[in-house]
Amino acid sequence: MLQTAVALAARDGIESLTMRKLADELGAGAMTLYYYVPNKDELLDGMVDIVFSEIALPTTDVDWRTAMRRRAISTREVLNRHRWAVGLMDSPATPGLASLRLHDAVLGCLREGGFSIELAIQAYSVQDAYIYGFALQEKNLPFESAEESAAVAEEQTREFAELADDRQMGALADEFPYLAEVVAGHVAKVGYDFAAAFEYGLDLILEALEKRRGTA
Amino acid sequence: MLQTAVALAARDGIESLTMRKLADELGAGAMTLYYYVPNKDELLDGMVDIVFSEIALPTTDVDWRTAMRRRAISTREVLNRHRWAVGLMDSPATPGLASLRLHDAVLGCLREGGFSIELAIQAYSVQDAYIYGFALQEKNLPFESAEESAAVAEEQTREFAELADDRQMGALADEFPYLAEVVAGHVAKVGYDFAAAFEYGLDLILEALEKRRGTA
DNA sequence: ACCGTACTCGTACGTTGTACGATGCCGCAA
DNA sequence: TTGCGGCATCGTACAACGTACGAGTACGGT
Repeated sequence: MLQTAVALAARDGIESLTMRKLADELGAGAMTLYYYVPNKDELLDGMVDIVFSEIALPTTDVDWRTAMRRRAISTREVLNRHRWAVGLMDSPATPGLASLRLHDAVLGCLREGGFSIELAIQAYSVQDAYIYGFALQEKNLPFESAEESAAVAEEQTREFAELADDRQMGALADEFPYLAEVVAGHVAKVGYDFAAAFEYGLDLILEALEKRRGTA
Repeated sequence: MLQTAVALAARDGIESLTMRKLADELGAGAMTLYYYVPNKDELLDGMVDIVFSEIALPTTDVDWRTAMRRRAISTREVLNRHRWAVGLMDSPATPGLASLRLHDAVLGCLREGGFSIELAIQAYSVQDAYIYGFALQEKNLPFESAEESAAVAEEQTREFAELADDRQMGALADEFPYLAEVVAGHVAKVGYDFAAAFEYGLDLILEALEKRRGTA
């Protein structure tokens, strides 16, 4: 049932995931669901834990940095596959089993990697904030794959220009010169590789953490 | 009207912000709202832009690092004041005026600070991912002020132990030793200062960015 | 006196989550 | 065989939601 719900969310979007639709998909009456789940929120919780279970656990057979790097990249992949889950992964109330397992593994990886408890918490916090924040940015992107990126970028640029016209603010560049510089001069030309951008920031953070390992 | 909507969201939570309730609060009929706003989503967009307008714009009279530091801290404050807005700030469709202004100011601050276009984009992305990700973590916290933190932490610990009992997994420490170490050994004892944790990670990122400024 | 425009709202419809109670099903004791 | 208690299913109903539709009021200009 949870699996079906996740599949439905992936297919039609989370906002159109309805108790009735899910029941239909399962060939059951709508109320049948409530025998297995007390309410829709708990259903969401269950779905979230499935997402957690898809994230690759960090292993201890490599150094902490590559382990953390892998799980970060895995997390981004999974969150990109289930964009609806971004923003629901952090309800501290009644965390699922997969969630607990992952948290424990990450913490273990950091502790065994030589971080003190305090530093491990900080390191975890920084990484997760970055990962989830990045996923949040990607969440509402108007495209799914990297290939569509360029096409959409062009359209964005055109809409941006129209916006400027709408407001009769004359040249867009006058009001928001730096924004114009980026939109017209760079993004539209080069496109944007989110995976690369993610790893750039990730490595930046991991390197900075490595330097703090041992202190405090 | 937007102001009232924001106030209502702050008071009763965003999920209970209803067209009818908002209209009542304004002493108007429900349908009156639709004269000023085409639908609820656009109302949300308007509310989000109000939130953007509360973020302090970075200035160019100080070095880029302190300017970015200030706007990051301001953003966290604002996002903490309007937790409902986290997760809605990044709809790239029809950004509001305040949003454009902020983006332009940040970009300008980085460009004038000596970042190339490519690096400025990366730097912006890393910072915002971290800021919004951190805000996301704070969003569903069961308490508002730092004072409640300690009390809730105790309760969390107790619930955690109960959870372990529920699942008959014997000692929690057996299954999730590192998690137990953190929950029992550190958080419950020291509590957790989110503002300090935020600034720790923020400075870590800013320092790493400074070192990359100039390259590429 | 007339009209266009700005604004307000009562009613109504479709969709949602879910409370309630009636079913059918099945293994087991009398 | 009969009955009974749990497990599992679902039809109906209701309140709350977003909002389409169209009628209402007020008013400034002609």
